[in-house]
Amino acid sequence: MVRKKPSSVTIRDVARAAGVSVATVSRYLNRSGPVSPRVAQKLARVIAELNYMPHAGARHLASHRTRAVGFLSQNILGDFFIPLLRGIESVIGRRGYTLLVASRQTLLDGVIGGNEAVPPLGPHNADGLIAFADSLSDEELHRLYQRRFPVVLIHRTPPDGLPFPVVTIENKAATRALIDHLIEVHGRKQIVFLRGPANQEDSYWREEGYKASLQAHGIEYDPALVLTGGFERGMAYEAMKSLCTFRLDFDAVFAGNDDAAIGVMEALRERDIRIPERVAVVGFDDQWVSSFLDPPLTTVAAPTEDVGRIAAQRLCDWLDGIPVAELATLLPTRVVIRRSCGCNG
Amino acid sequence: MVRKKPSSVTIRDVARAAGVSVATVSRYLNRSGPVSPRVAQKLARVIAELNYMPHAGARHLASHRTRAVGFLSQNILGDFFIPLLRGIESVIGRRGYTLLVASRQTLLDGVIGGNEAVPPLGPHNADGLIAFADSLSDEELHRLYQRRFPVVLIHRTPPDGLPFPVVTIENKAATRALIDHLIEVHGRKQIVFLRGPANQEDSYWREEGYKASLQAHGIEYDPALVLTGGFERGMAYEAMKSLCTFRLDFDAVFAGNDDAAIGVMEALRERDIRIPERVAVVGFDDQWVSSFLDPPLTTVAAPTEDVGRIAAQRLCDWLDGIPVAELATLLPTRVVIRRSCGCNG
DNA sequence: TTGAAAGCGCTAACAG
DNA sequence: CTGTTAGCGCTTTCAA
Repeated sequence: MVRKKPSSVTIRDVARAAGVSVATVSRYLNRSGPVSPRVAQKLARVIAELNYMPHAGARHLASHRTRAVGFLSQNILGDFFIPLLRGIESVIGRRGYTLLVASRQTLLDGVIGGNEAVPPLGPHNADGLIAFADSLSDEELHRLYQRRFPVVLIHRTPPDGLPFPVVTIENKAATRALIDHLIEVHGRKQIVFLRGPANQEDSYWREEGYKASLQAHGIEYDPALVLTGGFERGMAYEAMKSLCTFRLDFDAVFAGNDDAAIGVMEALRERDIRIPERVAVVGFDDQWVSSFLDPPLTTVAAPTEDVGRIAAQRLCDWLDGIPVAELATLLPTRVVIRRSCGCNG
Repeated sequence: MVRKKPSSVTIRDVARAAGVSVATVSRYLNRSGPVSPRVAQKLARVIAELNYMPHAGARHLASHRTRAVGFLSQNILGDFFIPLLRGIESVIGRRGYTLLVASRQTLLDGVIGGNEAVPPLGPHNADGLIAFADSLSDEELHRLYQRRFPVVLIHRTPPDGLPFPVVTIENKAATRALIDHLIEVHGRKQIVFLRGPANQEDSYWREEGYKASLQAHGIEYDPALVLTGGFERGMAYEAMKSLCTFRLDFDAVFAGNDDAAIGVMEALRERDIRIPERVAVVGFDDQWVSSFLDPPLTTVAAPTEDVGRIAAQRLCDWLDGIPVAELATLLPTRVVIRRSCGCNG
């Protein structure tokens, strides 16, 4: 049985060169058992000389852990993900894990071996998963739960009966306060709302907040003012642009998030509609560029980096056998008033 | 020898349930050999029923490939990385690979098992690497080269003699044109330059472009006008702020990149220095928010998403045994005139 | 404190 | 087209 012998240094080479058994080398590498100082010293030298690197796959196979965690999202568009990834990556790295990133959009396009049985991220190539918003269906979550696979959900709550840890942000109350501001302080009444992706909870709760505010002020809900902006600049731009072609009797836009707000501003500017004099524009997230927009954007500050950090902590705790502090974490948000709503003159 | 038998479905279970050998199952899974339609059909059903998922580690061990590629950077700060990652991820996913992301900043902070021999990314847990800018030292590149480990470099050229594929962008000529514009069109002469991280080539070439322009116009190079902005908003803000405390005789700032330009604008605004009337500000990258800044930023458009896409293509080609189209790819950039330089009134 | 040895789940010769 | 089987490199009992 001839087989191309991969010419790399294995644990056996190290053991031989150091005059010990592979078990000892393994113990040394993993600090999983006693090793005499003399042997340890020798091993350190030999490993350096040989430039030895353990084979990750072999470790995974033998130990049943990968020391990797996955991050899953429908897509990775927009600035939103930068603080999120930074938050995740910072704790994941510190705790000795590697981060795997996958977006489902790509996966659907792609071939992936044409085999449904080989998922990009999941048991067997990661020890756990952080899943953003609607990246995992209820059914997929059920399957993962059956396998007892560690998953932490962010910006989404699990189906009933699945006690996955969750990190979400307060959407409804903040949106309510934001729209209240538009109505009460600036007297706006025809407020366009650009909702996000259909299956996203953020989208749902922001719409609830929007409706609640209208209702509280006795403003009738006009379905024609509610469009789909997709939480994304391009789609928001198109939505606003087409709205403007047949109707201009609105005096404010809640863009759904800041990314979309930028698209909205672009569309309005093209038609020379002045912000905020003629139309007020507000967003959600408070991305770090939002204060630099022209005019600076009134929005809701969401602690996105914290979401990432906390989710990663929950997951690492779980994986490391530390009791997870809270099953559900709801992070507070707050309205940030700048100029796009009409404040500050 | 009692061992906690991981209760998961293996290829053997599938083989048994389908009444075939594991080899057949493997061939089916990998399309690595003929399988009769009948068997294939049965296998498909059995795999679904059993909810079977192959063990990635075992595959890696047996096949010597991981189907994963790593992305390495010093940090993941700023919007710059969004298009880059999107570009990379899109082709990587389509070609059946998984993306691993690691930043060295985290790694240095972290413990990583306290063992230098266990790298986060490299041979044995990825088939190849895309390394951004200064994330890999010359020496590390030499070691990887010795191991014949596939690496594609972006925004950095390899040390002499290491024929790694490279994707970079044109920095010097574009910077030169940008500064020329400031001088020739707007008559600016005291131009502050905020350089990036010390070991980054982008930083070096942009400085060269800056110098070349000054020299061509007979303006003396004033080292006191050259600060370190770190290609990053916060550092740029601090640098400008402190400069302003003891000297205000400059009439323009080349921020190094757009991220830094935002920090610069912030610092100038705090001192009520009008942009562009009193001080022109220009950047580099043309991040997608740059056109929304106040005033819209004059900058250099860099095809960041293309860089990611092309680098990923090169790497996947290499890994898949397809000859790499070009060893070195230099992508063009171009000046984008907006208002922060003083144009358009 | 150490070593021997049994797998972990899969791939890939090779023979049929 | 299919089955048999020898590892891949490592971890982890267990006995010494």
